[in-house]
Amino acid sequence: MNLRERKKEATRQALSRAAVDLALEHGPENVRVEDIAAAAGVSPRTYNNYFSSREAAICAIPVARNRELGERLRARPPQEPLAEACVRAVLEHHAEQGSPDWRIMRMIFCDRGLHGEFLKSHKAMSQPLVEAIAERCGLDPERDMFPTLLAASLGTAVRIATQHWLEHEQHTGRPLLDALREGLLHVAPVASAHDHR
Amino acid sequence: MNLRERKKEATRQALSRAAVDLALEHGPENVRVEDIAAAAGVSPRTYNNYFSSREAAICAIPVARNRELGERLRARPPQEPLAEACVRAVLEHHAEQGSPDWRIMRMIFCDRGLHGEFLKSHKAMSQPLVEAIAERCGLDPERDMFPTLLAASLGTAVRIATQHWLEHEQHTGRPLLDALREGLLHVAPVASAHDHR
DNA sequence: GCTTAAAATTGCGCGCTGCGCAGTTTTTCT
DNA sequence: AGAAAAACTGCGCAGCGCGCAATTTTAAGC
Repeated sequence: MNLRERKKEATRQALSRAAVDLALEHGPENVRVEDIAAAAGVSPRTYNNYFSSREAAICAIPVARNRELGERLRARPPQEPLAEACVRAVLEHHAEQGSPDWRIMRMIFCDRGLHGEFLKSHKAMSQPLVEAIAERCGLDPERDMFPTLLAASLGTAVRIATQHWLEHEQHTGRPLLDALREGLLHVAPVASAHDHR
Repeated sequence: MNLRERKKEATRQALSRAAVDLALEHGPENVRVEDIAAAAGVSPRTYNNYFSSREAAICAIPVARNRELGERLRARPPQEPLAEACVRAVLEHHAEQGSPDWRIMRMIFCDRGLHGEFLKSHKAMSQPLVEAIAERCGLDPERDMFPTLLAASLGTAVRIATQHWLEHEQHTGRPLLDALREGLLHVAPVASAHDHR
């Protein structure tokens, strides 16, 4: 990796980190591009060379995390049924996320603008998982919609479970992971269709 | 309904209609709120009393359409299995949409900003369907995430199938409804879980 | 019908955003 | 070292979202 590319990635990280920190501290609405750029040590103009909107910088971190899901599915034993492999991969992924990540997700889910930006990146976010599913099933995602649909369904389960937990279950003391498991088990049958084992 | 409320609804309709027409004609990026307001015979300031963003006005029409899905599910015979009722309700709904509606959906799916706004309204869009599902199953959506999750899964199936069709199948001559049916059948098993018949 | 309160529309103004452009600085390649 | 490529920056502009206060339209009471 070039020095140029490393630097580019570094400023990208610095920008999204700064954006997240400032948003967590002052609330997403009270953060201007100028502040983020200053905190990351670059000019406001440079900020817009990396992110086209204020929300995009904040969402960049969780989006990047979700792009690790493909690797996690590939790490599951090959003889494991597809549905089980998917559920475990997603659950493991979220179990290993620290509390700072959850604070970010909470903020994103509670702010309408951030939530929209997060959903907007769904495609880029799930692409690695789509490819991992396709490979495991021996399918071509361009010919068969199944891998894309399964990945999207898993994402939907996580999203709805998280939302439901935030709005109705959080105060009951039930762990978020329980809600996630419930949601994932509901959509698991989608995977069973192409599971010829 | 008051005269006041009727007038309010009329301008709302006029605004979203004008927004859609202008966007279809000149492309979503080449429409300013000033133009929309002028086309609807209202001041630009009034526009922002109804819609908080340019995209919201365009998406208002399909969002309103999707809010009819609840009614359509209720219209299904009660003895019909939940999964089948859901699939048929959604398929009927889309089968009856005219080509102008599909032009709108196509535009929304192709424009990143519009697509984001559309996803952002998912909650408001699926709420009636959530309630219809909950009623049919005798569940409370605030206690059980299943109705919300099923409604979201159906929405995901429609979204992915449409996207897949637009990007990979459109040119093959396969009807969109076929792709929709395929997607819906994939997620139908989600419904079977709570189908005690 | 006339008056009064409530609600909707409008014009004005402000801060912020996203981006094109052109000039400067930094990195890469030979 | 020197030239080419890429990234950063300052400037400026058009557009947006919205608060505020004034005006017009609608609903309600007598």
